[in-house]
Amino acid sequence: MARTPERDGGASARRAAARPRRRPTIQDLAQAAGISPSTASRALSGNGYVAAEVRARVIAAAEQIGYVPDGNARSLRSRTSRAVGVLISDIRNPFYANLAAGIEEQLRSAGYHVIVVNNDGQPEAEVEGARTFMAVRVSAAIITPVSNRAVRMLMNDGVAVVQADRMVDGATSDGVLVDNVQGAQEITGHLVGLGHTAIALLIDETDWTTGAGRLAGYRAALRSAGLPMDPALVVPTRFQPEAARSAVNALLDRRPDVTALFAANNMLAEGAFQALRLRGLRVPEDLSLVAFDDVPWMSMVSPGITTVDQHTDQLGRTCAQLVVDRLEGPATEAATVRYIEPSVVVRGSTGPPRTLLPASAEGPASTVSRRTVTPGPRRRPTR
Amino acid sequence: MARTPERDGGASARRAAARPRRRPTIQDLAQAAGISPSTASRALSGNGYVAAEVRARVIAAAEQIGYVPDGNARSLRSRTSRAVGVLISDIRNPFYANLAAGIEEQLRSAGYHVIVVNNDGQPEAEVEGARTFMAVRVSAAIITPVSNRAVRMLMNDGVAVVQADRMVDGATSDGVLVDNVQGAQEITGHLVGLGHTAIALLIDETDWTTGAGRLAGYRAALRSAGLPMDPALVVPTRFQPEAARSAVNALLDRRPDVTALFAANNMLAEGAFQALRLRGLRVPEDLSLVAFDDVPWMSMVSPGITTVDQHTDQLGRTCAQLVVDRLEGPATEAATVRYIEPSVVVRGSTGPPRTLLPASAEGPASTVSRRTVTPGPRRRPTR
DNA sequence: CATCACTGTGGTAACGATGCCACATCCGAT
DNA sequence: ATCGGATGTGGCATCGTTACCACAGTGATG
Repeated sequence: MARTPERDGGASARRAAARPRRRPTIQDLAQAAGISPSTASRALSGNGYVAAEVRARVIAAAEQIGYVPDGNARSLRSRTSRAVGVLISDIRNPFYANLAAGIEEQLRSAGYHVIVVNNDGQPEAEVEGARTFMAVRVSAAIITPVSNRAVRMLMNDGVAVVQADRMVDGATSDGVLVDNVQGAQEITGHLVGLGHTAIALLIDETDWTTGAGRLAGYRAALRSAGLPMDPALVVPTRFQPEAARSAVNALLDRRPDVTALFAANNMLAEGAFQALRLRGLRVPEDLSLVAFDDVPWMSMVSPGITTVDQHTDQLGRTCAQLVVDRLEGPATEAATVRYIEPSVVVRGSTGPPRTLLPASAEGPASTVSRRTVTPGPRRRPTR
Repeated sequence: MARTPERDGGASARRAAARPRRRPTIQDLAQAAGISPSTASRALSGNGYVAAEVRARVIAAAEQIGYVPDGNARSLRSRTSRAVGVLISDIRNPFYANLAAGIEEQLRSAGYHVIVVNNDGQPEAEVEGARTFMAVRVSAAIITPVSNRAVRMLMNDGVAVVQADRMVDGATSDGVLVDNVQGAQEITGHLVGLGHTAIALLIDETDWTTGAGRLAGYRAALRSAGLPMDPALVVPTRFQPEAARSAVNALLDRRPDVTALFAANNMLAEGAFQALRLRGLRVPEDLSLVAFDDVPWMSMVSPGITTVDQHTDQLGRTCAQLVVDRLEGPATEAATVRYIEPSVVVRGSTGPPRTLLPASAEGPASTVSRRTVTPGPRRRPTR
């Protein structure tokens, strides 16, 4: 006990200084188990015949000498790999982080590992990422695409591709999408149901399936309520919260009749929320705010933001499942596209439009008591 | 033009249906360039002599036939790899997400790619992740460790290891740590400066360098202010927000004299914040709240949370830099540990203790006007 | 008893790249 | 004229693994 510089179970402590010792290969393993490398290979991989007794012996020997198969040699020879590429836009954005987490969990439990590349939303970086995937010979790639080039490259190379969240390249590959139309329609309907008639949509793009779908859902909800479609209430903005903030300010200066605001994603919602606060507007008394995509801050602020939960975890897990199906299922399968049904989470940021209220507000005394906490769906807290 | 089912630049359109065509190897490339594989290899890798004219020809040919070197074969033969493993606890937690993002950005620009494995805070999963890293022959691994087993395994295998955020295994490997003592001392000092004397610390562990350092900083600040160290004010809790919520409730029931609360990380801060709101306490009038680790919701709520910004991006980039230095620098270098200096971000959640105020509060009328937005350090918004 | 299917094992040749060596020039210096 | 170094190229073996084939034994079947 005395003067032990490093605490160690004692089991494998002796090799402390032997740094560059050669790693055991399947040859060493075979020798240790008293059989040939071929048999050792079969014993570990489970392909071909091996006597049960021998298999046990090999596994024990592997444990004993600390044998870990070389994935590079294995991939090279077998022309397959357990690596799956994940190409996303911005892992700092909770949407992408959750997506990646869902993918990683599911794939890890299926025995694959994940190579993550950020593309920062830039097509060149995306192509660069695809090249990386080709270089390491991933057997599949899950992409939130920004252009179709990466998808094409990979599919040309025989890599199983799943487009996640949006599809830029038709139905050439598998895909998992959120039912944006449904979600947007439902949450717009929620506002309509509260009595709103001047509902603005803050949106950054309508070219991808995401933006297009959310716009369509918004329109469908207005149409089915018999409300007029005022094109000036569809407010274009760039993707940054700052841009959204300005856009909202400009809108509210221009159109004081607006009573509800629908931000098409979490970044825009962030900007919109800040804009409303900076203008000193009370939510929902002066203006109702809803968003698409539920992220943590939306349940932390008061009032909480009413939003569309895309079930991003499930989105990720579904992508992973498609990958596994594709790699382990029959080769003939046609491209499949799965849809995630989003759900509306009603919190405190939505209420009847101010014109329907008796006066302008019910007085600030109730401000504190209205601050209720809606924790929302808890992400699994681990460390 | 008419009836073109797939739009394609036309360059390589003819191969639409030829799925299982063989990928070009360096043999094909050599043939296309009219030279030997050896020369092609040298031309691309830059090792050894190649005539400038030939190199250009090879590069052109590679572009032409779409040659991408096989990383598996390359790793196998050269016994090196451009893969770096990143083993973190929970990518859904913005702290880890930012860390991973910083690492990925930096390593990608240095020509490496990143394999991400979540361990969900579980030692077995961590060891499993280390095994994955060994299998794919990563040349380095960056780990936020939960036990020392994975670190040991990898180092034994000759993998360059960087322990990030905390060190469980002495100075055997490189590491990047946040100066927890400094940060905790500074933010506790901020509370002391406001006049607080009964400051509770909400903390989940004190075994790792993180928890131990934050506790030490908290104590140091009290000591240097000549305040008594009341052990009952150090409140242990589990890592989950729910646990923190209960812990805070129990604390406030027991000790109504507490005027300030210091949550040792973002998860505990989340729980603490919810607890205060559910109890209807006003922040900072009734109680001041501070945290360690700045995450997005803290600048979205009002008042914003005064917190210690750990510069997580920089933490990640520094880890990546250590990896690059280690892999590309001289082999003799001793283990180095870098420290990140955190900084206190003062927002609205801290004020003088209630006993120092004239009455109990200054009236709810000012509630709205106090709602100012502090956007905080903007994460780069991309898509 | 011959045949055959099945089980089980080992030998050999790849997978695709590169490190190393041999060799072939060409130049300037001895 | 000869040597030595710098420059440039090709051949060969090899990294660690697995696919494939050959072959041996066993038991069942005609």
